[in-house]
Amino acid sequence: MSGGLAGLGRSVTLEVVAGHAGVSRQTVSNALNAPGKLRPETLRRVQESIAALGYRPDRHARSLRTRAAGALGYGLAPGGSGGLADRFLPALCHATEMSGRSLLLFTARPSREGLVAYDELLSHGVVDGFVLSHVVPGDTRHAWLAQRGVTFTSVGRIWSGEQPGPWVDADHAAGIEAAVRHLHSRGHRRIALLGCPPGPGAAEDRVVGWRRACRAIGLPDEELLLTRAVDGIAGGRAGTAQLLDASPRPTAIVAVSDDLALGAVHAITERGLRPGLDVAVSGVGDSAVCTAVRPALTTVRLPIEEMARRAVRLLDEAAVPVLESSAGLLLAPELIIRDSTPPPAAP
Amino acid sequence: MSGGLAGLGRSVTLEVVAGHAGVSRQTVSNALNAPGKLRPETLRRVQESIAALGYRPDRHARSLRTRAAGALGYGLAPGGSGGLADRFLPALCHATEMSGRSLLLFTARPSREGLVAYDELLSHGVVDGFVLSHVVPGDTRHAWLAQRGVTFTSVGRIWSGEQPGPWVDADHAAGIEAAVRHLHSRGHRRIALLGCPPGPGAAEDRVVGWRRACRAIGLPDEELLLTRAVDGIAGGRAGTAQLLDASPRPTAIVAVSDDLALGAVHAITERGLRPGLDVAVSGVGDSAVCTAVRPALTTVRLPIEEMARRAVRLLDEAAVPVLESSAGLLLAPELIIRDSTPPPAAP
DNA sequence: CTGAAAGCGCTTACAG
DNA sequence: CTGAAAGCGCTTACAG
Repeated sequence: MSGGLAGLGRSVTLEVVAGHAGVSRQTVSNALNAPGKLRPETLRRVQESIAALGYRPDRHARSLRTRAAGALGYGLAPGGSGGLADRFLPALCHATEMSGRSLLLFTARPSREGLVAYDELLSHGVVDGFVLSHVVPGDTRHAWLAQRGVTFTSVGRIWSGEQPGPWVDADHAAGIEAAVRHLHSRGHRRIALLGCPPGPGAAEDRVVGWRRACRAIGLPDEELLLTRAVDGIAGGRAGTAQLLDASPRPTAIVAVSDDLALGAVHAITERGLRPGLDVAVSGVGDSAVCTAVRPALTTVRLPIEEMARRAVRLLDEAAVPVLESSAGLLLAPELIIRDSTPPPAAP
Repeated sequence: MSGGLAGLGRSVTLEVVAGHAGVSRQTVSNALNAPGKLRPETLRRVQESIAALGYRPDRHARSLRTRAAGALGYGLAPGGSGGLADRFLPALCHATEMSGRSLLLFTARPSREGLVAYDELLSHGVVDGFVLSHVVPGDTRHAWLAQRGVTFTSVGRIWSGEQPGPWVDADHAAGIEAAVRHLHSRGHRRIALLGCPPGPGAAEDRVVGWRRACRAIGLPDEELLLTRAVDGIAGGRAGTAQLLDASPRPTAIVAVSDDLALGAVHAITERGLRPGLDVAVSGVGDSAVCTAVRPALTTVRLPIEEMARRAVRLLDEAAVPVLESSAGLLLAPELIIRDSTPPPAAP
């Protein structure tokens, strides 16, 4: 434990403020927690004293009394979160503060072993709710928390059975749909999908979006070209190699992640073709690599900041412990059009 | 405020444990905080009760009594932290937990206005120390905190005058030196530097490292080629264009950031030259783009995780408020060699 | 609308 | 080594 504030006469307490304003402690407390109970003139006098003395209620005393921590917990996977943290955390932190609480960061895997960390925080009274992200299919955290009546919101879906508790997610299918429609409007007709191995999750929802868009646009079934690859640059490269073997070759490849899209760019280049010009490419995520690579990658940008904000708002609304209610919120991603998706080259 | 734990009979208090073990509350408290004061047999009995009942001391009650929050604060810039967060935060979080505290995230700019957030946290008693990062030259936070006797560590230096408080930093000069030596060992002799506009800071330290390495290696002064550009892909592209106009052309470009290096790759390509083969390139940061681009970028990887660990350790050691002591720790970066720095092409 | 009082759960001198 | 007591700073019924 550290030394804390060693400085000059530290604690300005309720008592001190009361003395300064010439009222009782109770009145000062009311000025803070129930201003309506005070006569306007008294209220003003107390507020002046508070300001003059720079009084801040001690959070621990308050929490001890009210039995509310006033803090939200967010579990970070030990290894890092794969680039998401950089947009998500500042937004989550800000949203939490706007709702009048603190954000406590802690280390916990999303897997079952991670639950002990959630349990600890709860039983020490350090937090009174959680924001969950990096949800894995079949995540056990939601049921565990809901069963204990703990407030929480999920950023991302479980993708299996009933999902306990409120959640926010990006409309992944709609994002891919936007990419397909964009390519179609640019004149592309053979729009292949570079997906991930089948299984419940956001990646599969993107495959659904592609199917839906192709059908809506009226692309004949024979044109539907789909390859699945393990997410990553290497996977994208291998998957694209297969797609490029098809004849006629697709003129556009819609990848379900930026890394897959990047792999596609490399595979296209290795064939002696020009990414963008000969084969258009789009990704998902709007990661830093999109603008680093040439041609700059068209991508589906997920509404990460908005998801963070909504997650906290849902938490506020779910003041009543949510046992069965399952309010979901689907947020539209945004298509960021860059150089990798021009009109197709004349044959 | 949220509902908190609504579940079954929540609070297992000291009192309950004492009753279960057949001792007084004081004894249970001692079992936790001063086990040496108990007879071994009593200690064991109490510990069994604690385990059986799943007792966890209420943090707020404890903090109220001990006047120590048991938490560290880390201020996040509202806009995001430019890719650093993804490696730094998990490491910082883990290190904080290992030292027995919690990590509180909050929103605050590194500038002077940000100080109110630090002040708030302190006066509410929410944290008893801070870890500072994203230090800007002439950062006011250090002096402000030191003056108040607040415990803190800085990740990164102020680069101006005396720096109050302990700090950790990467040895930026040494990192660039390693890059230059590596290129030299591969046969390069015209090793240009792509730096940032002059001014105190890590970027300038990298320029120093380049100079030092060139001198140590014995490169003649006429070979020293230096251009300065605003950090970013566009800046790197413009700066490299200048470097490539020199004759004879440099065979290698050492950039002081990955983004500058990336810009260099683009500029080289636009000249019809092959990055890596015709002109070698290295960066700093080991960001995601390094492996996304072809050729994969050789880069100086900063010891972010180690810096986080050390920062917390320094904080532990600085139990006594540091007013004038200024213990600095310089950590060696690691050169990651990839495809962008092969031997020079035969002329 | 205000004042005196109890109590949240813990730690820490202080006697035994 | 243990037990009874005070008190950290706050909130919240409860009388006036």
